[in-house]
Amino acid sequence: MPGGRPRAFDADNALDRALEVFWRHGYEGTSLADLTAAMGINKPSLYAVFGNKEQLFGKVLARYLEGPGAYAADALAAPTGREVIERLIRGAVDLTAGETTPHGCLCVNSVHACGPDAHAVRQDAIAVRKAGEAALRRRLEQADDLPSRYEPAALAALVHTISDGLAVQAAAGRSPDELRQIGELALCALLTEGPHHIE
Amino acid sequence: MPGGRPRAFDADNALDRALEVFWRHGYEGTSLADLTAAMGINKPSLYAVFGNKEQLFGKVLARYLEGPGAYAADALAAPTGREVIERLIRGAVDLTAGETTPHGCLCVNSVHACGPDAHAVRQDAIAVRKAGEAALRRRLEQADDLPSRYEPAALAALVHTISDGLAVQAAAGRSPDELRQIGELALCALLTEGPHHIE
DNA sequence: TTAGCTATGTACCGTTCGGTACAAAACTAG
DNA sequence: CTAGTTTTGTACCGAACGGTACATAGCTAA
Repeated sequence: MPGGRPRAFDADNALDRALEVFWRHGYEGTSLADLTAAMGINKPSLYAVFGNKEQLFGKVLARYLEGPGAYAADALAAPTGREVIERLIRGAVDLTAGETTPHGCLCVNSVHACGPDAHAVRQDAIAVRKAGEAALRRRLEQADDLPSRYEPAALAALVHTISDGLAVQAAAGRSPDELRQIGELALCALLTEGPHHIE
Repeated sequence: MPGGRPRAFDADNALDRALEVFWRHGYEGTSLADLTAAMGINKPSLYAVFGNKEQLFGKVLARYLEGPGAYAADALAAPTGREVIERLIRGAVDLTAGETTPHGCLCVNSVHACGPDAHAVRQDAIAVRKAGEAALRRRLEQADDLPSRYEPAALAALVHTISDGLAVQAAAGRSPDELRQIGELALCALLTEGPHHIE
């Protein structure tokens, strides 16, 4: 029934290419010319399939969360609170310092896209971040193995903050090895029990 | 001897206006029109006094470091290692969540300016960051009051990372109060001694 | 083959970008 | 007043931006 000329590219594959470019160069640093070149299509095709640049970024962000960023949601399924946090921090290191992927985190990058056209994109990224932290807080509320000095909400915010810091460090060019050391040290600081009373 | 028409604006004041705009909207998110409007001058005056956009940003970055960012260098003069770190973290919170200043950190923002024209600016920001962390490391090497699990270089990197995370949180709209709580909790995690052996 | 549909490639739109040429304006030195 | 110097305002430059009109190519259904 539909007929018509068949599409000459794979939409999912093109979306992955767009993800790569947005991740590496940021929302505002990526032009439509960059996108079409990387995706191997022309502008009319891009608009027909993905909408405008802003809408395309929305789809890229969703794909980022269910692809490279899926470690975060997966980590919440770990059996103990400590393991949840360990997997989050180590996952952040692996994601942001990956050898084959751009350094840094697409979501953290997007928070810093402050141009006049990027307002909606920024709000999207912030919403995603809020939702992620809320999920972590709910998970930590059900853990009983964490150092007693922590309130779940505050600990979730701190873990989120450290994860953000790792993304910045990666974006600033810190080597994967160094980043891994920082992550491990952060875990050590986070998960060490406070001083026991002697005797 | 020189003569000539007198300048109709104060260069230092104009630089502060430029700092405000760059801080709030980022390097790439700020246009020359934004700058001239905020500084109250026209483009030829801007170019005559500050050079092009990239050179202007360099001067803005220097002013940022010796103005709002001076807390970081000052903190190194604190008497103990713990106080150095406390002042750094609390200073980062105050800087990035200031009521009268833009949220976030100009230097962290600039690391995420990934457009084609922003390469030099990004390298400037990274150089500043490296120098700051090196100074912190040297200071921590001379402290003897820090938890024994820390190597100075690793601790300096972790403090830097947490400071970056706070800047991201501020840029993402976290309230000053929440940010303060996160900072205090980070200090608690960083500076708490490891478990003592019981008896 | 033909009609109808969708995707493709090209060529273009108006706007905004960073940057500059140029003349009028405002000062100092003589 | 005049000559020389520097800043100011305006008007403009070529390039790149996001986005689109339009004709053609390539398919399906009859």
